[in-house]
This record gives sequence, C-alpha cells and structure tokens, in this order.
Amino acid sequence: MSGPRPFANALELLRNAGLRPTRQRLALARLLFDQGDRHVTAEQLHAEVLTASMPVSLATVYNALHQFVGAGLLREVVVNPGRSYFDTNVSDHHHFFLEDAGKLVDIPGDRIDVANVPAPPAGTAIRRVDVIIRVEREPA
Amino acid sequence: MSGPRPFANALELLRNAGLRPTRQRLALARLLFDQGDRHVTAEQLHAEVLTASMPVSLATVYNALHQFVGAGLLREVVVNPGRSYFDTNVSDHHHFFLEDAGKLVDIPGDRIDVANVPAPPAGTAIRRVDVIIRVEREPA
DNA sequence: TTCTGTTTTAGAACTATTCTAATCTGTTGA
DNA sequence: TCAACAGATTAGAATAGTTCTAAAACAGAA
Ligand SMILES: [Mn+2]
Ligand SMILES: [Mn+2]
Ligand SMILES: [Zn+2]
Ligand SMILES: [Zn+2]
Repeated sequence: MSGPRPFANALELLRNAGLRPTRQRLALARLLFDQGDRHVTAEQLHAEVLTASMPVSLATVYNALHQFVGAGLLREVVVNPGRSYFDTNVSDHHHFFLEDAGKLVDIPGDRIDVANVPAPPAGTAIRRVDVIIRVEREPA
Repeated sequence: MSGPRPFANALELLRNAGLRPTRQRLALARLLFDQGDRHVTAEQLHAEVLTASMPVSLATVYNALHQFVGAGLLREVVVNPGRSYFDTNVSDHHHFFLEDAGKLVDIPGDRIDVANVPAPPAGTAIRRVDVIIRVEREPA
C-alpha cells in the first residue's frame, strides 16, 4: 500500500551491486531508477543532477554509468557515432531510434522475432543481439 | 571473358554518382570497390591509400566516404561509440560484430527474419532495420 | 576518532571527426 | 588550346565526447 521508497531503493541497489552508496551515486541512481525506463546520455544525466542542486562532476557521471553497466544495472546502447546512450531497461528488448530527435523507444523483446540466426563465426559466441529500427519524421 | 576493368569501373561509378572523378576519389573508389565486400574505417582507408603511394589527406577520405554514402555507394554502420565503419555492401543485410577484433561480418538479409515488428511511433516511418549480433571470443 | 582504501574532482589529455580558408584541379566553351 | 571558374583538396585548427591524472575529500572500519 505504501508508495515507492526512492531513497531506500537506491541505497539497496548500490549495496547489492557492491558499490559504496556515496552521495553522488545515490543522486544518480535516484535520477536513473526512480522513474520508469529511461535512455539517457552522460551529458543529459549530468545536466539533470546539477539541476537537482546536487553538483556532481562529469567524470563522476561517467564513472558511475560505467560501474552501473558493469553491475548489470544499465546497458549501453550504441546508435550514433560519438555518443552513448545508457538504458535502465536491462531486460531483453530492442529499440526504435528516432534519428531526428535523438530518442530511443523500447520494443519489448517478445514483440520481435529474430529467427534463423546463422551460427556465429568459428571460435566466437553470441553475447547479445541488438535490433535497431531507425525511423525518421514521416514525409508530410 | 575479360577480367574486371578496375579503372573503368571506378570512373563509371563516380560519373554515375555525379561526382567528379578526381585522382583522389578514383584511388579511394578502387580500394573500396575493386575487392569484394568490405567494412573499413576512415583511418584504415587512409592508411591503405597512403600505402598505395597515392597521398590523400584524411579530410578528403572523410569527404569522399560521406559523398559515397550520400550517393548510395556505401552505408555507414554504427557499432562502437566513437568510430564509424563504412560498408561497401549496400544490399539488405545484417552483421556479426566481433568485439575483440573490431571486425564486421556480413549476414545475408535473407538469412535472418525480423518478424512482428511493431508499428513505428506516430508520425515516423521506418528508414532501416539494423540487426547487430555482438560476438566475443569463445571462452576456452 | 583515527586510519585506510575508495571516490570524487578539475582540468588536462585524447580520439575521431569536422571545419576553415587557402590552394589546386577538372571541365567547359571561346 | 587555354582561360576562367566552380568544385575539390589540403594542412592544420577546432570541436565533441570521453577518459585520464593526481590531488583532495570521504565512507566505513576499528
Ligand atoms: Mn563506454
Ligand atoms: Mn558521418
Ligand atoms: Zn531500451
Ligand atoms: Zn556489411
């Protein structure tokens, strides 16, 4: 019956991940995980945390993002050269990429079938399958 | 019965694309299109053209690559943040990405079925569907 | 508290790419 | 044949995103 308990969640999240719950990491974790699924860039998150009047350096934002990826709390999505997106949805799913707006939109994993995938090259194993559907503003 | 005629092909290719057949563009087109399908980075291609003792500036390599993409002779493949690959195979196909080696391997378009693709967000149209299968060296 | 290893930080460094503006070249048509 | 001119090339500077460095701050243990 009680609502979400943001602070406790972030604290637990970091503890579980074996990361010291510093002020900076708590602030970033709350911004990332207290809302629904998100796709953010490092600079976006940095701007957000400053706006929330919790100054965190950009280096710390990058450090935290990579630690969160390493802990399986985030995944990195590559759609654009020269800019990474970090995705709070770590379940099996795919993406629309709205090129004009630079926005990612989730496609649930079970809404797409990737069938007949050939065997990977000798000596390699599949780590992940990414389907990116690039969409553009519809011609009028 | 005659073998391939590289020079004539590159010349024709550029003419068809509405691009002046300069020495630099001819050299780059030959390197790109006279062999089978290729996936190169700008720096790789630059190194190749220098080795072929045809000095071309890096700026020109980038200019030409983008012009070739615009003309539909190449497609850009994004798998890594901070580095673009250019693909001479412009037919409908997908990729294995060997993360350890930084190499792309083609998967013919008809070898993969992407089914049940949901409708794109309102006001947008699908431009392209990219399937990237990330593989890693198999654990021994 | 004090201590110790971890984290944060400002700013420098780095990498891939793009830009600038001066020079050069391919093409055209007199 | 050769100006003339638009288009192409170039070296080097600039930019953008990210990573690195090494010094200061901090969290947690004792
Ligand atoms: Mn990264
Ligand atoms: Mn590009
Ligand atoms: Zn997602
Ligand atoms: Zn390819």
